[in-house]
Amino acid sequence: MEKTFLKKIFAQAVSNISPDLVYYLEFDIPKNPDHGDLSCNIAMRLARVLKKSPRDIAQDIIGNLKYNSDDIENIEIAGAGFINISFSKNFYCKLFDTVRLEGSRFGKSSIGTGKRVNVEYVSANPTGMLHLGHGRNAVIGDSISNLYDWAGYEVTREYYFNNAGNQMNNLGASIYARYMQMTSPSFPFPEDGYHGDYIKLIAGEIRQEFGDSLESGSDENMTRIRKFGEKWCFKNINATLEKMNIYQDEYYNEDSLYSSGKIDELLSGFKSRNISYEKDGAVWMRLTELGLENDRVIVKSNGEPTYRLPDMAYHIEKFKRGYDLIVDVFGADHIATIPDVLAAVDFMGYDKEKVKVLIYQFVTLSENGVQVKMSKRTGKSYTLDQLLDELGGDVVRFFLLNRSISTHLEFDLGLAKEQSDKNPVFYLQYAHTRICSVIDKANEKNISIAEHCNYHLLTNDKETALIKQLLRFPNVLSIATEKHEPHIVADYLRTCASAYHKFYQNCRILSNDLDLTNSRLHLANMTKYVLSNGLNILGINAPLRM
RNA sequence: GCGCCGGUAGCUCAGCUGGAUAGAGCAACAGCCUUCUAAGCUGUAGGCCAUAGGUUCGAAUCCUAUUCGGCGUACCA
Repeated sequence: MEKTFLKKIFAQAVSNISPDLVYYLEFDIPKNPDHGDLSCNIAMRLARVLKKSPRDIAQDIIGNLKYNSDDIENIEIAGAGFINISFSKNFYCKLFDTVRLEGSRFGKSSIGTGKRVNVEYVSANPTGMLHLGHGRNAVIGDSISNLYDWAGYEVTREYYFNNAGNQMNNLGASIYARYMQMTSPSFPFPEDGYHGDYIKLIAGEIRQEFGDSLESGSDENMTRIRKFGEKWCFKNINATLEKMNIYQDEYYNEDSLYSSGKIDELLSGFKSRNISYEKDGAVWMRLTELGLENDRVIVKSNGEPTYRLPDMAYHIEKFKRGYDLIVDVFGADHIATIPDVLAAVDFMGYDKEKVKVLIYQFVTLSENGVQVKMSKRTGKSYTLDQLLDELGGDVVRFFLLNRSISTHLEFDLGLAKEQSDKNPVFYLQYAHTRICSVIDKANEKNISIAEHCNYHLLTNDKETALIKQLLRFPNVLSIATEKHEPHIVADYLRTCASAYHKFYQNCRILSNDLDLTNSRLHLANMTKYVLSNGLNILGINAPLRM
């Protein structure tokens, strides 16, 4: 906001020196507050081009600047040739006053208006319970969807799953084995079966509902068991997601790609264009011709496609459904498939630049510095569901979102369990609560927030600092969206909450000075919007009371 | 071997489209509650940004090499 304001003024001055140098114009927020509100390094960047000393160039530029001294308090040359700009408190108050009118819509943008984005996340097959890694996937996908929503896009939140094939048979066989073991304990368990305790739960429920009537293991019975298991798992997965406030729009079944003939269609397309060939009884794709390292099998010699083929068909389907942007949220273990899919998409004539694949790194769980095993075999294992029951959705979501997606995430169970000031989630929520509380108090005293705001009264350092933070919000959202990094929002909210707490500490909001009270209420109210909007994007509740 | 991600305070991590004295949370230490929620605020301490070279006026940030850790590298998904 302030940047665009400055850019106009500076562009004028720089183009007076030479029009084609405006390109070099950039503003940064200096780390050190002594260096002003914004700082410009153009003089140093131009030193070589103009063959003059940076400080001379800076002097030149400043000489050409035309600005209102009510807005800009000070412009000075510092260090090697930085131009540091300090705005007046009044300037910030004025900006605040315009932004204040946006109210709860503050932060929304329209850059995505008319564009459709598909965000695919979770996408766990119905063969088990979600674990913490799925949780990371889910909250990243959900928050990124929210960010796109705020940027004005029409968002489809999609879940891709496969309820056919080997792993489902395996699920059925595993449940059947546990079911049988209930009456004949020595019944063999499939070698690569699913070992989790939930299989026993499912088997128990089946025995309760069907008694021993499924023991024959006939095809019909196995289907019934498998379907029961699938339903059970999906119900479970959705219940878990619900605890994190995640609701998706589309459930896309991989199997439908087969039944609708999409797979065959793609396959014959590949064949007719000679990008695939047969070798050793399998169908290979000439990925080396598309610039990749190796050719890959797309149909195994037993006639079953590998995972690559439906992945390709699925992405092409997404294109055909008319999305302007296709976002996939994948764990680091799925990285291998991406180049293949993109190559196929590209080969089939679609713009692969529209596909953004977000790879998040793994999650580990630790308590007091000791890693907690999440494997299904050990006694102490955590499913996402258990974690949610123990910690609540807000805490789990915050911890999973508070890290950059490209970095390995260590989930500190000890800190997460902490229901006190140590837990960083509560810091944000508490700031929101405090604001609500003050506004309630004001209402009790029959002070309601007036339409008009005497913004020029907000000149305490803590007030200005808070205003500056609030003004950053739209920009923070756009950066977070662009980089696909929800943690940027979480980070920002912390500094924002901190600015509010400091303001609260130093400035009494409710006083006998009605004008000042009103102005401060406006500031508090705006902070409330920013906090609740930001928390909302992260899928975390903004409580009225704690 | 090759590919991707990472190595920053005691711990967990920001900062990485190059900028001025490297930040936060937790842990440690010292303060602040007759006044709007102390789940808050204020202060102290803590660092050869994995290592070595290079590019530059300037490098945690870019390049090269080395090293350590995670994940891949299937006719598993």
